[in-house]
Amino acid sequence: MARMPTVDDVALAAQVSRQTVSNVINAPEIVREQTRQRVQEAIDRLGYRSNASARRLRTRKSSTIGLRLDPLRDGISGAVLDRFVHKLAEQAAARDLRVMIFTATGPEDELAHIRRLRDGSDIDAFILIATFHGDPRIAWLLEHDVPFVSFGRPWGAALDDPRHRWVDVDGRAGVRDATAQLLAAGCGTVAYIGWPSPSGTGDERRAGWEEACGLAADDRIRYQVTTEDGVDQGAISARHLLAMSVPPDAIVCASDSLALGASMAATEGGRGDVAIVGFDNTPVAAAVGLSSIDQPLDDVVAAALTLLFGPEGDTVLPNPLSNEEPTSRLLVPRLVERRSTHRALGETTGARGPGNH
Amino acid sequence: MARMPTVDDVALAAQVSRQTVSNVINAPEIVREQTRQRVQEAIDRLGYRSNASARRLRTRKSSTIGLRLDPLRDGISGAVLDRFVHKLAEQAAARDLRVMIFTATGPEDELAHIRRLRDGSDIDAFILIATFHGDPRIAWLLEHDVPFVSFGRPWGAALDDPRHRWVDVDGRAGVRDATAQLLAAGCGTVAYIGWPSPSGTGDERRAGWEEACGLAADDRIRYQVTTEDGVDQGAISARHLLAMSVPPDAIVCASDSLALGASMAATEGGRGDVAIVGFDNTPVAAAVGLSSIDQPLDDVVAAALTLLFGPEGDTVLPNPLSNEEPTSRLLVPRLVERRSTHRALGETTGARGPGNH
DNA sequence: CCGAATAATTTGATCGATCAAAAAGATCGC
DNA sequence: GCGATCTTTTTGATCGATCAAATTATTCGG
Repeated sequence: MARMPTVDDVALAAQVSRQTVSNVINAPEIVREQTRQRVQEAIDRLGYRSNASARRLRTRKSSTIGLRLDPLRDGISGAVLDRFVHKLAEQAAARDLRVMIFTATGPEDELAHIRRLRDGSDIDAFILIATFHGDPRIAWLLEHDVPFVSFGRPWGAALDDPRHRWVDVDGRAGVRDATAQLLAAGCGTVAYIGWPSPSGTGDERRAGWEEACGLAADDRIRYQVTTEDGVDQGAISARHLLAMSVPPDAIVCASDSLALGASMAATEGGRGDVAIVGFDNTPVAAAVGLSSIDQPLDDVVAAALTLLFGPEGDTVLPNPLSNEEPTSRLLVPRLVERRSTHRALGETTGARGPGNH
Repeated sequence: MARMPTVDDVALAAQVSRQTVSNVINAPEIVREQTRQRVQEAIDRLGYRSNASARRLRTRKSSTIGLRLDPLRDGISGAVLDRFVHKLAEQAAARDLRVMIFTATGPEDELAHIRRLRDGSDIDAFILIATFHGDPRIAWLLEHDVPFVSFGRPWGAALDDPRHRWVDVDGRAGVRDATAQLLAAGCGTVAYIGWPSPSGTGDERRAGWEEACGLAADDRIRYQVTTEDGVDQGAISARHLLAMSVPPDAIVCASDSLALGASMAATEGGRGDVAIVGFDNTPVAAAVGLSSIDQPLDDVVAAALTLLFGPEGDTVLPNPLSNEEPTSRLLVPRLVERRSTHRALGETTGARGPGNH
């Protein structure tokens, strides 16, 4: 393959200097229109493309975001992050940013990768996903001045370090709204299947149910099952709830895995009328007609990029020193209604919700 | 943040020239051991990291692989590609390669992205996924000398262009083996639910069943259902099969979506004893205990990288001119047994197969 | 102990772009 | 018509590494 043309080749062809060519590309407003056109034409004719490495070397920015892929889960909830990755790739391209992915065996390893990529100026900023209680990554990144934003709020200590930029989805509000919606539609009792505490995300979701369920303290305990995530666990928990003397009319679950299990258990037990709601709106939920609380990932990604790069552009803002600018965003998810809640919520929204295509 | 040290800083500290520092990193064998140690020590002390952009500019290679993420599917099978992405990120890191992801709205758009990334020398090589009948990308990439390998064999025209390097999974063999296994275990009749023709992958899988099912021509037609992919479709098809005068003892499906539907239908109909086998071994299959034919993605990725870069190293081999070297690999998948086939295949492998946990 | 051969190290040029500052060209008031 | 000001374009240096070739150090046979 022939050598790619350089700025000098274009400059020669358009009879200008290389800097003018560079300006046409990076700051067209300072070039006289007539000149700009001549240069642009030469660019098009020669098929010039600026060399990313050279530019990055000179400008000291790579316009690349690093993202560590979460370890594969066997559950079905991993799909949220996959959707996140897609959206990120899409929106990053719109800002002329690139996305580089990598894997790591744990937080320490992840930080080692980040350091390597950062020091080699492979990457300008990172997006952290799946923050957890006592996450060591946040302190480290702040400490080392690595620009980053996390999808997931800080849990535990250092809850409000203003330098930490994060975006998260308000699971509490999501579950609360869904629960309220079911109650308003006439469900007498709404039960909940969730994860054991402490789990940042899980505790929030449960709190949402508690706020909206309208049950007395003792009933709040009876109509709530705590279990690890999983389809089987969901089924077991649902059987337990449905065997109660006054079984619930609806069950809200902390995940689609649990909801899928619950749904199967309800069908098997001849209680297909019980409304079931999952969380995450995974492809599986869509495939089996399970209503689910959907995280607005488009907005999450947009917010994350805005916190990192500002409303537009591809230059990272350094980690802020104080929170004069907002450094976090909490977005509200909403229920996508499908078959599993039709008896309760009616068919107004159609058999297939958004996300179904 | 202080400026990162450069080769010159290290050279000064170790009292050698910058080229020697460079050699310690890239060709340690030509440096005297004593010198090497001194330089290495300086590197460690200063925390030197070579600047990726500068190196790429000079060496004219980016050591980066581009990968277009497939559009999100609503089905549950997209997960295979997600697993592929993970494995790729893992194995690429082991070769000191980076992986850059992007999305596109269609083949044309994808090629535009590829061209841009390639011409800007952002990327050395591409991995194409989800090849299809009449795929325009392959010819274009060959035409433009863009090094690439595809996960998915060529379908249709130009079936054997020796310049095209590809890796694929032998779905025919996978289905054939699974069917044979079921028959050997005592299932009298094994039915099949698959996709309509023409579908490269789908036709292969069906052929595998036809080869192994041992049915006469007319029975091969009766015990085979053709339908679009989807959980609902799987359920409908399975009900049809189970309503036959002599229902099958086992059903092999072209996907986990179909298999999930079939499995639910069988349970509902009180025929939980019918063995069900899916394809792709998605997280959902693992979650609900569905036996499934698993694509050996580790091997797929390893083979793809070997075809692109040779047995080791991070320098791309150009698209070959002829097939003196093998330019493709066809790998055999294998059945992961779970609950859905336990009645038929026994519990020897335990309730949870590999890929669980 | 010398010169040839080999090993180890250094020097100068270069990859392709942008920055910073200087130079040239255009515009304007008076 | 001329300097001051603003706009547009050009020049020289630089980002941080590796390549290619030159230089210096070491080894070894006779």
